[in-house]
Amino acid sequence: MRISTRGEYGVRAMLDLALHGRKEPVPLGVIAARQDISESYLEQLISVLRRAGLVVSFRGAQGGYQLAKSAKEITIGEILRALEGPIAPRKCVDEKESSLCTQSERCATRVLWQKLQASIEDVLESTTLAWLTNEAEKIAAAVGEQR
Amino acid sequence: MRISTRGEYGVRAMLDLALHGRKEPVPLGVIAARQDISESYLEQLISVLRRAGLVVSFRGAQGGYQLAKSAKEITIGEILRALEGPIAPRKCVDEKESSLCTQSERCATRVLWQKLQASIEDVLESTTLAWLTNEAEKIAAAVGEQR
DNA sequence: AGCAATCCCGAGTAAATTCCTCGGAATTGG
DNA sequence: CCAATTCCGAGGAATTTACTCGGGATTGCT
Repeated sequence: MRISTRGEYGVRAMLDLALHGRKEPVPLGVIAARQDISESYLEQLISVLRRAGLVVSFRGAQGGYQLAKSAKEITIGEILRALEGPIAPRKCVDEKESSLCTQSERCATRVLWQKLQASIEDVLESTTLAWLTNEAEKIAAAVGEQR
Repeated sequence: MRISTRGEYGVRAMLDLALHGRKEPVPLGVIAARQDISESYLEQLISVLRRAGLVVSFRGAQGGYQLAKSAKEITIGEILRALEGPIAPRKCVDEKESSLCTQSERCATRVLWQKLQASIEDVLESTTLAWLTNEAEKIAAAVGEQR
């Protein structure tokens, strides 16, 4: 029940863009450095995000990346689905893979996985990048106060 | 966001015991055959479940396995935790691994993972093996009717 | 007592997946 | 034109997953 670094890095990169890419595009190297992620690895991930329509890129000098839509229109679910594939705890509850159950007992566990999937999707689809941005700003403000 | 075959097999084995092991212990070979799982692999998994106190074993001829407590006292969460380790979408929200966040942005994603974890745990801890057994029986009954 | 059924244990291994690197081509602002 | 930057695909190291195997320890049954 783990999400991989692909998902983690992707979410962090998107958060970085939400926080720092409002005016000008942010080059990959800057995101990678700020988030402490290998640049060449992140490159792969962000290109997936681009093909999924979540970020837009600007090539050439002064280029970089920006969010493709406003942070409140991007859900965490979209990001994770793009990078990690369908949010299904087991293949058998993934739409594309639905091979029928041969046995009632196996079918029952399928109902279990569907229940779990529904709950995960509920959180992931209802949580937006804007919410995450807001959390980050709250934390940053609290840290500032403390000093 | 997948659970592995360890978890799937473990849950199916427990369900098998709940359904077929009420009177006499069920030998490993029978579970493995009925659930279509490699016997030597399942052996490893069930020994983990035994050490976790979820099943009891009887050695020697006529031996086998039974649930260690009633199905309604066993949660799916317990089974999965035994076999797959802590239910934490990322290491950083696992109690034992709590290395502090160095950066507010990373901290914010942590809040996200905690939110997700809470929702997963909620489902897994509130769903018992008895519920699953009941699902299996409902499905079996429906199939019977159909004929 | 002896045998067959069964659990118990640990080492080893093949395959899959994850994480990451690298080299070079294409684009574009200054 | 050049430096900054994205774009792309091949490949490889490390880790995890899924599974096999051999042999020892128990125990009910006859």
